[in-house]
Amino acid sequence: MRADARDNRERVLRAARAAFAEHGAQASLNKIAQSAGVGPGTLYRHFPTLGALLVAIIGDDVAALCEKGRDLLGHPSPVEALRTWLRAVAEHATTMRGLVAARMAVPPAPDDDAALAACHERIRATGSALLERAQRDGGVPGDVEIGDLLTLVNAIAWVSQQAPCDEYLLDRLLALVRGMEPLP
Amino acid sequence: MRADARDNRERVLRAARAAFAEHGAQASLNKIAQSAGVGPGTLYRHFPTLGALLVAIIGDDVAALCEKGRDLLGHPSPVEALRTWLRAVAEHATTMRGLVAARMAVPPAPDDDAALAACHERIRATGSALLERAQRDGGVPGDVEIGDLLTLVNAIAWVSQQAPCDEYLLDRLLALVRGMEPLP
DNA sequence: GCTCAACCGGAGAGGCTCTCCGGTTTAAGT
DNA sequence: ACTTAAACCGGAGAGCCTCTCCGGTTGAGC
Repeated sequence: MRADARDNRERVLRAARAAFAEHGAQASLNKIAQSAGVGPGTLYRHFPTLGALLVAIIGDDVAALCEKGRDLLGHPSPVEALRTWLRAVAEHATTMRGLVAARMAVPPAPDDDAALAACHERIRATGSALLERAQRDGGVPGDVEIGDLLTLVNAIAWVSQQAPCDEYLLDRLLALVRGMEPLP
Repeated sequence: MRADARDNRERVLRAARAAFAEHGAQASLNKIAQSAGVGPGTLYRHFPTLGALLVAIIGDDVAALCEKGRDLLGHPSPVEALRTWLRAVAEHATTMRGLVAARMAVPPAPDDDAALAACHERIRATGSALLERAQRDGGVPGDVEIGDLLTLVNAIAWVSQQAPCDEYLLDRLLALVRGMEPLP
């Protein structure tokens, strides 16, 4: 990739991060391009879809969540480890005004963005390890599926951003999930 | 209201119902007006916002849900009654490609649509009666709040519509909620 | 039948997404 | 260092969209 191209790409990413954080999915790609100092054509060449742009932004976050998950595999309480990690996933999914949660909630269709599918798979693999460990420990019912659990956590994260004034909503809703009951 | 005005209003509602069912929130109000055979101005005069249009469409459904809730207050098992009703709420919220769930998920802001707030309040009152009965019966923990429960149910309904090919997702996610465990 | 308030709908402003293509710049090869 | 071809840039513009305004029309009451 040419140096000027990489430069533009990064300027777009910076502008997009700011715009998504402020306006969520309603952010105008036009204005992102403008505030990045490039033309619309340049933006669309680098990121053909809004999804591609988002995945490029959160790629590092996904890696961080996976690493945190790996660390938690060494936690003395498997159930506590799973809970902590799901809380972190939910917390991250609330960024960008719930745009991340909306995009990550369900497995992508086969013809969808490949990078998005990769993010999904990495999160799923990490969660699967944590869940199975918690299930072997007996603290979580065996019929719980990691895909469903992640979907539910993302749904909760999404809806929490719909009522931005209620800052404890996320935790209250998570507490309504089986296996995430508040500790006595 | 003049006869022609009422006529137009109902034609718009019919067209909107069809368009929302097909395209959800991405439905074009322009095309709704066109397929109803009226101009954009007419549509916007009757329904200034997308929310107003949606509330007008689902008004009857909300009444039906409340009536079903009242009937279920006579059910022999309070817990079963609550479960059945929440399942019905979720089922209804998945209509219009999740648009209903998205609009009903969290309490409306004070400056929001008055009709929407009324819908919210009616649903909440019905659910509250069912929940308190189930809590008195001892089948549901006392710390559960009806507002949170409805928000969670709507979030589940919304996310279920994000993966339209997985028809059992709604039930699997509901089963992950405390108090909605599958019966043995 | 007359009147006038209520209503209609199209024109149009302004914004958005996304594409296309002529001009420019960079990196590689000599 | 110079040439060259491929890669890249960005603006113009087509075709959507939302929402408003206003001149012409229609229906309800007298």
